[in-house]
Amino acid sequence: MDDLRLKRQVCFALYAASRAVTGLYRPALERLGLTYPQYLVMLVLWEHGESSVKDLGAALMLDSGTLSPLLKRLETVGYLARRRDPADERSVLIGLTPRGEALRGEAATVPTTVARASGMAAKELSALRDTLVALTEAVTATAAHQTDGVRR
Amino acid sequence: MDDLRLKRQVCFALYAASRAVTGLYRPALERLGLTYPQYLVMLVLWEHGESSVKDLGAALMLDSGTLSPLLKRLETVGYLARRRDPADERSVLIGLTPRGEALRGEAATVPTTVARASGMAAKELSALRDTLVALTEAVTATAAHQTDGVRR
DNA sequence: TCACATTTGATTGTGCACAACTGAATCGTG
DNA sequence: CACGATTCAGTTGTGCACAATCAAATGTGA
Repeated sequence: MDDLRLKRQVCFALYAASRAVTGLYRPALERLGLTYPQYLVMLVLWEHGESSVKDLGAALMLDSGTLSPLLKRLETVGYLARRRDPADERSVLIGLTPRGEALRGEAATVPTTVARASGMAAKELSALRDTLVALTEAVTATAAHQTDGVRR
Repeated sequence: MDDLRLKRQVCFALYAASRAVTGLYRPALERLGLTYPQYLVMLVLWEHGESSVKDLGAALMLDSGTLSPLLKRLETVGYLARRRDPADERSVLIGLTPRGEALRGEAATVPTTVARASGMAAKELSALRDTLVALTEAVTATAAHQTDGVRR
């Protein structure tokens, strides 16, 4: 018989922690006019420059159903520009406008501000991050394997 | 200057892991006719029995804006019943129907099935859970402290 | 080359999250 | 008791997530 007590569930701990930490970002990001997923998109673009919707989706594990309207909103407020890839007309390239690029400076202090508010040491946080990345990789590998198994 | 690289962000690791693990639950929960947040509500009710919306919200860190429509859906499919608290007419008590209670047996194998699919050892998972709980507590304490500070 | 499969991004529909607000019930203080 | 403040659940509006589907562009093999 399995243990169904809420406090024993790793899944709930993850779900609760993710929402709590996102909430910690909210006030800082509100000042930048960004939601949390929008901020993640900006992180990718600041780091890698112009990217296809596909590449953004791969980096953030999001599909076009989530990204398309999100990118449209960021385009409307003037942080992004989109253009077709001349080499492959199926692909759409998302780039930063000057305003979007300029936002990077304002965002620079966000991570350490939040990290400090988290009440955990930097070493502890990076250990946690590594564990979470390993978990995510294990889980996505399992999920991919399962769907493969079903299909074959 | 802060590090804005995506892979360095604990927040993204949390966000990605939470969604990946939720996705691992999805096929199992689909067989029970539950979404992941609906499953969490059922966990609380199986463990504590009839509870007010307020108590469900406290346990899951969700407000009535999320819970009200979710509970209405679970009531519609016949897992829950709601009644006013005779001792306090503001409060609504959510209880399990026989069908909702019976679902517990079918859900019993879900956690270990998912844990196995996660590819992590039980000891590692419980250590991760404890770290996440500590992080959530630290973050919510900070958030509460901040809003207190603003109000005063 | 041509028929067919695959890739890419967009759209539609459902169900959370969360802020802001509403109305009813209850509480607290004078 | 009275009455303003608070609590509680619900509603509205916005923005994700994600499944399912679509159309256009591209790839592939006979």
